[in-house]
Amino acid sequence: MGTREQIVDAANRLFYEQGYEPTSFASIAEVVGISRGNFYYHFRTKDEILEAVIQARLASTREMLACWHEGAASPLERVRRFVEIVISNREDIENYGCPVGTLTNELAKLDHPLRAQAVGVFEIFRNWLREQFEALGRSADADDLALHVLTFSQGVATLLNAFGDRDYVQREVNRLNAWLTEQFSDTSHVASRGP
Amino acid sequence: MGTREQIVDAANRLFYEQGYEPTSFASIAEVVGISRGNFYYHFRTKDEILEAVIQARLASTREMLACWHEGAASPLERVRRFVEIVISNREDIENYGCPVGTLTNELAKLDHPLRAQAVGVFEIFRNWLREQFEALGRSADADDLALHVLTFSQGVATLLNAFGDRDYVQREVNRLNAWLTEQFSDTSHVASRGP
DNA sequence: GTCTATAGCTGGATAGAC
DNA sequence: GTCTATCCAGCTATAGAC
Repeated sequence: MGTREQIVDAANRLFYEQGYEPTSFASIAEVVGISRGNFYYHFRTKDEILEAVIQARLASTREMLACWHEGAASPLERVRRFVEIVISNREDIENYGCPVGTLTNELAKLDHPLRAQAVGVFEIFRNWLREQFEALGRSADADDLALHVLTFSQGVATLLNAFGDRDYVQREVNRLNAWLTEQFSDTSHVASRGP
Repeated sequence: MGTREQIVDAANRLFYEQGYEPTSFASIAEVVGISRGNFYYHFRTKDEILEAVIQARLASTREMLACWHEGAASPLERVRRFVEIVISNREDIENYGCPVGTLTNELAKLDHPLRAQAVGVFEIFRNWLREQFEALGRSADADDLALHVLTFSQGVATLLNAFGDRDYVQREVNRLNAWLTEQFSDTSHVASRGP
């Protein structure tokens, strides 16, 4: 892996774990194992690193969703798979929150020019969810349903980060799965209630 | 208003708008109109200001909820009033997100010792909501319902901050109000659908 | 209580040797 | 491409005059 790629990888992780502003060149350089000066051969400013990190996240998100298309059978199962993210990524979310929501908010507070690009990751999820609901025959309110599922994921991520309560997460996942079942009269999945 | 109180007020606002880490003593001093040096008569460290800010938020939250008890008639109306916060605070949320969720997450990423105290604001809302649901006869799952309403508020706040879409907020508020109606067979409120 | 002055450090960013 | 050395601005925090 090239140095530039290593820098983007390390920055991606550190921006998530510590936040963009508190992450210094020194800490990224330490992880990668290069000197601070060497940075400026690959990136001229800190913002350029952020832009590369966002581009990497956009690409990996698209890739992940494309993978799901090959893996999961029906649109409804794909949506359920998205819902399960809060469980499969439980530990990271407990410690650092959602990578998408926390970055967009930090950039909002900083009034950062790359804020809109960071929101792009949300838009990828939103459009992908909308497509699933359209495939389920709900073209009229597909975007509304997509935003509702995103609302769930952001709410759960924030409260999991605050309280660290796994049972709560499972209850909310069950609740949303029950809602999905209700919306589409799906009998292939039975949401188990209670912890 | 005393200088110390003015400092806490200004810090409270700036920590919300810019975040804790990016807010410098200089910017707080500029707002209050005092010199940087004068700070250290009132607070020894930046963390001490944060602690005072959190204490102030705990107090003002308790005060607000106490006010609602006098104002709103029924427990259900009080819950609906909480739900409406995302509308009445729309502009701030659009620009800076939820003051509670964004601070707890920032402190989580910083691994800050005051993280638990900041979560205390969430706990006040959680306990208060739980009490309302208990008063509505749902003592068995009152805490679960309380967390669900909190999940809604955090999800909506994060996505309103990202997308800035007011119609989306109204749709989600309508959806949660319909859910409340369904839960308690309430006929005093009719959720209007659509924009 | 409030000020000025300043210490001591760390941040992002640059210059130039190799 | 990578390094060391360095600049300068900004930060938290302190000392001491008023």
